[in-house]
Amino acid sequence: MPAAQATRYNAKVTEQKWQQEWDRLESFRVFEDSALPKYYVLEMFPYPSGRIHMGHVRNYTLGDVVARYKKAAGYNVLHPMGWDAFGLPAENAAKENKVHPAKWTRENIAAMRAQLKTMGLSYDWSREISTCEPEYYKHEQKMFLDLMRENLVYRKESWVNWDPLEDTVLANEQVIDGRGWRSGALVEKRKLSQWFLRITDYGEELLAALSTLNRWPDRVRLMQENWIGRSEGAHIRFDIMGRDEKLEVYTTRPDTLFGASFCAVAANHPLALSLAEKRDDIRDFIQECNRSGTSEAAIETAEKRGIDTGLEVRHPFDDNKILPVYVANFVLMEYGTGAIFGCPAHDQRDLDFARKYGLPVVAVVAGKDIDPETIVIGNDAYSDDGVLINSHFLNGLDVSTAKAAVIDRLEEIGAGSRAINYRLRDWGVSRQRYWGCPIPVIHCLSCGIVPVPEDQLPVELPEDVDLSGAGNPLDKHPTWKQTPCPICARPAVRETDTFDTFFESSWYFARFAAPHSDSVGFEKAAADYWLPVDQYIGGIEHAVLHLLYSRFFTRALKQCGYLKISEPFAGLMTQGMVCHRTFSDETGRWLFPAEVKQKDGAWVHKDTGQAVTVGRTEKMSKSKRNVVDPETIIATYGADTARLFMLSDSPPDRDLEWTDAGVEGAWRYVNRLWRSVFTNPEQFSDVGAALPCPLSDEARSLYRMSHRTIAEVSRDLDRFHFNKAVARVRELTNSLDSLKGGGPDTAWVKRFGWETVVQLMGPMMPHLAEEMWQGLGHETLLVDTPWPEYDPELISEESVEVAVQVNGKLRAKVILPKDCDQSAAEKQALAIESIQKAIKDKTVRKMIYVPNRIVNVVV
RNA sequence: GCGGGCGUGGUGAAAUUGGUAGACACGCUGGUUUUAGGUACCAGUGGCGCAAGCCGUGGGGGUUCAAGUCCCUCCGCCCGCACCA
Repeated sequence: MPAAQATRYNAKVTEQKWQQEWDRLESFRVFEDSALPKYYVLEMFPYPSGRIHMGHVRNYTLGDVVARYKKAAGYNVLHPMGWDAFGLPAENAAKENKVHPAKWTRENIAAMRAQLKTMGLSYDWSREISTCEPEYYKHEQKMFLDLMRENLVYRKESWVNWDPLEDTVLANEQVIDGRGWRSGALVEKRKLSQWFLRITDYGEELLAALSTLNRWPDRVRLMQENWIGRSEGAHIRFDIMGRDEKLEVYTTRPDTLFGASFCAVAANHPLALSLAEKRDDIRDFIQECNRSGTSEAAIETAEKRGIDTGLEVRHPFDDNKILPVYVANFVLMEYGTGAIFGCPAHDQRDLDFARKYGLPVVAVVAGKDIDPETIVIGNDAYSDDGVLINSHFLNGLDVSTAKAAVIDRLEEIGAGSRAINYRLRDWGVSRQRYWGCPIPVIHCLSCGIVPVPEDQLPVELPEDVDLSGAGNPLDKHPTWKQTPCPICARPAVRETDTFDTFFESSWYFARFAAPHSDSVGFEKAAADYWLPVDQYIGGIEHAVLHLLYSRFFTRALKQCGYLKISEPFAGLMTQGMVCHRTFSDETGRWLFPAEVKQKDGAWVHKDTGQAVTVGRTEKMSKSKRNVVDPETIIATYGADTARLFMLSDSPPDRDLEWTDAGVEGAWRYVNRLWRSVFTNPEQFSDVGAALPCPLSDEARSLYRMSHRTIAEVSRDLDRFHFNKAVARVRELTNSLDSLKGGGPDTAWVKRFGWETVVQLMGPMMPHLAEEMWQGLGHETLLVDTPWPEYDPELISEESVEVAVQVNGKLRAKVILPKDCDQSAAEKQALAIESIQKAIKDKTVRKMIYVPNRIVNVVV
């Protein structure tokens, strides 16, 4: 190219050129190859909302750097992309715009795919999947039938979280602060017949295996641990006076049994429900509890309330001790047995309740150094460790010994047993929605619930539905649900609920690995080759929901014989959010960043010139309008600039503030790199020329630095320290730019240095790197070029700068040969004038020498 | 309330096992080139001080020859869970 033609990089033309070239040569198409080590890198697939946002750009940039780096490093890299395509927004769009969810979704996918392609991501697009296509969900229906066979599925009439705005059920994990995770509506309790997956069967294993996930963030593992919420305690069965019935409670504090002063059951406990038939006050109370449910108001006031049922139970160790039974609003039906014994002295909730209803408060645990005679329980329960008192055979024992003693005695008399309990509850997967995967079962009046025979799969969603109004559209469909019973052939109806969309995302990683099977099930060899995912990348918001479901589902699929692994994601990286300043005008209306500009240091509205209030930096969101459209950025600066900015300043797990200045900085660097190669190509020696000998000092130092940079960047990329990798490459760039001289040694080292820069930057700025690689005279593609190796001999410095301290204070620096011996180092240090000055007339008591680092003179 | 994390220049951030605090950038200041703006290039940039030097990693205390890093304590911010018996 004529050198004078351009001094500025044309990102648009160049990026398209290389995208087409990679496409044409199928550079990222992969196949199973047992001769190569495999590496599966996956970013959490997007919901096809219609446009990509900066969070996507960050997520996919991170994944692409890993994928390209691993490919260059010699791995057979699987890097796929697809669409989490079922979900409520499509139905809402259908209601608002009179467009079918399928059409809306497919058009969104096409638009987003086109946007992603401008980013130059190294996906194997031949493996693209979309979860709303029968081609995908037919497998899921087959899996459900297999899960039924393995007894991992059951149907239960149960109290569910009902989102009144979405008209559907929510899983426990989808209720945040008593509100629907998507709609924000206050969640109500309703009783419905629902399909459940037995995730609790795997509770213990899901918990135990967390310790094996050593490439997951501790934070995520801890969140899952808390979510599973294992506790150890006991079940205790109380005899109900005058009835041939027992009341079973769960407790983690069996040691406090002698302090019990009442029992309480949840509003929806069978005992409460049966009493409600005769007692209006209990019935009203139950209804009230169900209304308030888990709402914020109920929790905030947290007033403990209850109704005395009139029933009484006998203390298992003391026939003379009779406890009243209450229905109480603070007892949860979903946890433990839905019933408790209350020990007010050692549980705050029980104490609040006891004070309100005038129940006895008996201390049975005394803290160390406290005289049991003087214990007074005021308004604070004592829940710490201590010594048992007022407790017959337990007196004098510590809490943990007492727990064991109580359980042993309960087991002896048949009144209870050791028990482990989990906070985790089974996963309700039924949703009363149209745009989801149909649950493949049929309800027959004579045969009951009948699985759809496998040869009738998939059960496809009907296209002609009425989405207006409330309720489940499939249920309202005139004909779809009518079908003969597969067993008796009499008229029957299909299940009209669809799966929770987390069902689709719980196994999509396996589908990517084995996309070729078109019947049902997996092509097992391919799945076994690629799985598990070596590096999974996505937002922290999925720390519990998606990641826990996927871990369970993988185990369930293993049990069904689909997979041989238990953990789907060997490595996990959770990226931070992309943030931006917020702007608002005088009326408090939010403004887009594109609507404001800086004038004389102040922010004003672009058109009106009116002053603009700059608010705090927050996650980019439509509601605050603090969004920057990736498409605009890529059109203006190119994908490489956007990618570089995403990687430069912050580590991946931290939040990243998008700033115009930062993008400009990245853009300037892109141009600087381009010019370094294209403005005067004659500065380089020929491709493949031999290393001239000897190198001048300056050239040799730069040659060594290039090797050192390869070592450092490789290590940084291995650890996902992308910001540091960028910094190291920029350092090398700076040194290359300031390298003077024009001899053959300089030309050779310049070529070596720039090729190193290009190769190291390849994963981060792939288009520019490919362009420069070609510009340096290479005829093969950079994406097919192995990662550069460094010479270990060359990466260590020949001499090092060592700090010289006096009494720990830095007083001088001295250049010493690397690994200089102690006496020589000390001698040189003491010879320094400023050191002598600092020592003055004091005696040197000792000297500390850390080779290549420090000499400390202690006086 | 319970559990966890974080606090380093004007800003984003670096800093192996405790061993030269602030790499690399952004911004800013001064200068050079350009018809001009932008670009590019050169120099400077933790604070105080003319300087020698002193002070500096949220505050206070401790261990150590040496502390951003370890220990104690207080303050502030963030995240997760939340009537889980």
